[in-house]
Formats: sequence, C-alpha cells, structure tokens
Amino acid sequence: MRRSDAHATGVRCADCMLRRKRLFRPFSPNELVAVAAMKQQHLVVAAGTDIVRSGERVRICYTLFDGWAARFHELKSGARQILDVILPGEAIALDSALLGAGTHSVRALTVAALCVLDGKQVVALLESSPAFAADVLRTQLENERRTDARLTMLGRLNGEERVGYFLVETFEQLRRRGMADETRCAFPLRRADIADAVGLSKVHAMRALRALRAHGLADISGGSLTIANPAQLAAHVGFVPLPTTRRAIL
Amino acid sequence: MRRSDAHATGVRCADCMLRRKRLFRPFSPNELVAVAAMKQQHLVVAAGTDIVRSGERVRICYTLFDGWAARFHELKSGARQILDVILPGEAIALDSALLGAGTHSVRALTVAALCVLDGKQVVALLESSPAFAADVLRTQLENERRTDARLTMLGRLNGEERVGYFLVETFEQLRRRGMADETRCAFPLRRADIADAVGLSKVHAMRALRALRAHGLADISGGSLTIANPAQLAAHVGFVPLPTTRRAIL
DNA sequence: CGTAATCTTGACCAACGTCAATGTTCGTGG
DNA sequence: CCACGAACATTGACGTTGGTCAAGATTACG
Repeated sequence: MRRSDAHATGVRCADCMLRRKRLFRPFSPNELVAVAAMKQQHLVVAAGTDIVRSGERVRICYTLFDGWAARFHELKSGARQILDVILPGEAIALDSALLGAGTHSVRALTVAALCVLDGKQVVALLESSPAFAADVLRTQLENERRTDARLTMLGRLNGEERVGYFLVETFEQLRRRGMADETRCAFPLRRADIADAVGLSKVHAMRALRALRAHGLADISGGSLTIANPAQLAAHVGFVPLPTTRRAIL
Repeated sequence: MRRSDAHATGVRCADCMLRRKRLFRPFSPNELVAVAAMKQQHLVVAAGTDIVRSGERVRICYTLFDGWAARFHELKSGARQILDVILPGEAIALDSALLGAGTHSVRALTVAALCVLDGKQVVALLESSPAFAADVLRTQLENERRTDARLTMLGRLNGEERVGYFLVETFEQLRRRGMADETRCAFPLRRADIADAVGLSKVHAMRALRALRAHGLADISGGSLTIANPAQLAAHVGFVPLPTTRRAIL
C-alpha cells in the first residue's frame, strides 16, 4: 500500500460502533482483549488506493472500518473482474494470513478507514479459541453461499438481470448495516465498476441500467441508488436474501 | 435422498486410503476417534441421485468417498448452474451443519460412495478442537480462492476459454488425487453438465469443445478427457493452479 | 475556466442462444 | 443375436445479446 495515502487515527475496539450492530457477533471480553492486542493501527486511505495486491506475501490483514472497497482479479489482457464489494465490518486478506500470498487484490472505492491486524496473532487466536474459529468458519461459509449465488448470476442471467441482481444484492448488504433506507442508498461505484462486477462491457452495463430505469426497477444518479421496490426487483432477478446470521468481525 | 438407491457397506476411517493421500491433512489419533464416532454409515448411491436438495434442513453432512458429484443451483426457469465438481475427499453439506438449510443441491454424477456424518458431532468437534477448526477454515478459504477464479472465468472469458478452463481445472484436481495420468483422465460428465458448469448453452459448449479439439488443446471421447499439454492449455485460458495445501477431510 | 475523467449514445460486428434435424450409443426385451 | 426405443451427441440455420469503436455530453476538480 502507498503509505503516502494513509494516516493514522485512533478508535478503541471496545468503543467500536460497528461491533454493536445486530449483523455482527457480540464478543466475549477475552476475545475483545485479544483483538485489541492484535490491532496494530488504524489507517485511512484515499479512494483508488490498492489495499492489497495479488501475489504480495504480507502477514497482515484488515477489517474495513468505514468506506467501500472491492476485491478483484486482473487478467493479463487488462480485463478486470470484481469478485465482491467489501463493506464496513468485513475482513480483508484473512486468507493470506492463513494461506500465504493472496490471489486477489483489494482496492478502496471511496476514502476508506481500516483496522490493521497482525496476521500471526489472528492465526494464534483462531487456533486457541475454538468458538471463535467456528464463528469465523460460519461467516466464511455464509460468504460461500453468497458467492455461489453470484456464480449463478454470472452463468445464467442476462445483462439486465445481472446488473439488477448486483444492485439489490449490494442494497441488501447495506440495509443490514443500517447504511440504506427503504428505497435508497449511497452508491459510489462508477459504471465501469458495475460492468466489471457483472461481467459486461461498460457500454452494455449502461444499457442494462437504462433498461432497469425504463422498467422502473432501479435508478442510479448523483452517487445514489434508488430501488423503488426492492422486493420486486429481487423477485425479477431471482435474488433471495440469505437468512441473517451474526457475522464474525475482527 | 432416495434410500432405495442406497445400500450400506463398511470402511473404517483408520483404514481409509483417502486419508493417506498427500493432498489431505494427516489426522491426530484423537481426531480420528472423534471422526470415526460421528460416522453414521457408508452409503452407495446411483448416478443421478440427489444427495442433498436445496432448502432441506437436515443435520447431516457427508464426505464423498468415491465417485463424482456436482453442487448446483436450479432456477425457476429450469436453468441449472453447476457451482463445482466434488471429488473424493471433499465435504458435502458442511455448510448446512453450521448454518442450517442449504442453498444448493448436490447430485451424484457417477455411482458414488459417501460417508454419512452426524452434523451435531461435526459442529461439536469444530467447537472443541481449535486446530481442526482452523484447518477446516484454511480448506474453506482455499475453496474461496478457487471459486474466485471461477467467477473471473465466467465473467471474463469467452466460450472456448471457459470450457478449456473448466477442463484443466478439473484435470488438475484429479491429478492431485492420483486420479489422472500426465495427459489423460476419466471424465464422466455429459455435454449438458459441461454447459451448465461454464454458463453456456449445450450447443455452444459443443462448439467450444470442437474448437478445443481443432486447436489440439483438449479432447473428450469415450468418457475420458485427454489434454495433450496441460501447461499449454492452462496458459491459454489463464488457469493458475493454487499452491498445494493439505486439505482437511472429514 | 479549462482539462481530464466519466457518462451516454449510435452504428456495426462477433459471440452466443434457440430451434430443429440427424446421427450415435447403450440398454432392454425378444 | 437382433430390434427397438430412449437418451445423448452433433451439426446447420437463424435470431438475439453483448462487444467494440467512436463521438459528443456532462461532471469533477484544479
């Protein structure tokens, strides 16, 4: 990461508002101590900063504290595939702490605040606290279910449906974090990001957006997304929200 | 599952040849005892049998002992997306033991032998043995990396590349299990299965296969797959084998 | 106020899906 | 051993979806 883009601030884990959200698993006092101990610093990076670069072997992982980021692959051809959007409370690069050099990159989509965690201590906590390890596994299995659904979206839906799916799915994730109201949320992604997430060219992603707008299903303008009837859009594209489980947060 | 398709046989975990493979993590004696205890039966099911059906809430999971299976989603439209191919040693429905009712189905592609495990005991082992839980997490994170690569394949490769990718990826998985020689392996999938795995129609999957054959990259005939030069095909489609890690096996 | 980035659209071409017909394989019963 | 049917494989023809190129409009920002 380009440290020039970063500066440190301070927030105590015990005071962290994120942990209080219903979406996340409450922490035992011991675990909170362990997590606070492994937290090395609090970083703020500019939009566009690469937080993690594929292939780098760094024994560090992160929790996204504030802002948006995207996990992605970049092909030799220059094409990019966004694997998923990372929202506050999600772990970043947990895999590289356990498996070594990562296979994906992560880029901040907005100004982003990160908690920096020492990978070795994360592994140590996982290997010493079975309840915690089991909860992280549960969270990871839930991620797999979300990814399975995205595979199906990419393999089996047409352009308009893919974009619609991506929008409701993201909207739902925001809603669970209290970052969206009934029909509206912030949406900082550019058209090219949407295209890279749903496997379309930028031009065709545009057309899909136009069609969704024409059908009264979704509209992006001025950096915010409006979905008049989320349930209807979900039904239209076959999105089924996963049952809420309390996610592990580092 | 249709029990009529199934019958019981017996194989002891301690004698299991699968566990001896380098691909899998060796077991501590205690863990082996715990796993042997949670193993309820050994089943053999016919090709085509649904081992797990999406939405079913069964507190049971499986280890595929022998044969091939596929994890898939089925849309209301009747379209099917194969999420991945399951080979011997892989866990089936582990997610439903930890998260409840599954979101995917699993179907046997060949005659398949399964170890049936009691979900509650699996969870108990995970929550009591931190080293084991961490290893299962590692395995799951590795699965995520494989799935990430598949997302990229679906989103960014053309038909011929997608089929080629699917073939080498599967070939590599077989090779690691000692189920393939240098250029050849069994390949029991039908054309429709390939199409459902790579997000193409059956007709177009056929054309992609024809192109791969014409280019001397891959050939399927008589139930077996030949890849003259796996490294070349891998390079052609951008497949990068993951570093081998010892996978947890239940 | 000007420059660069992004958004938006039209025109045209390639990739992919659908329909439909024919060939091939394999299992079953005679 | 052969006859038959069912499932699967293969291919052509044609329509639709999505990619590419290129240009103009709009926005963000110094």
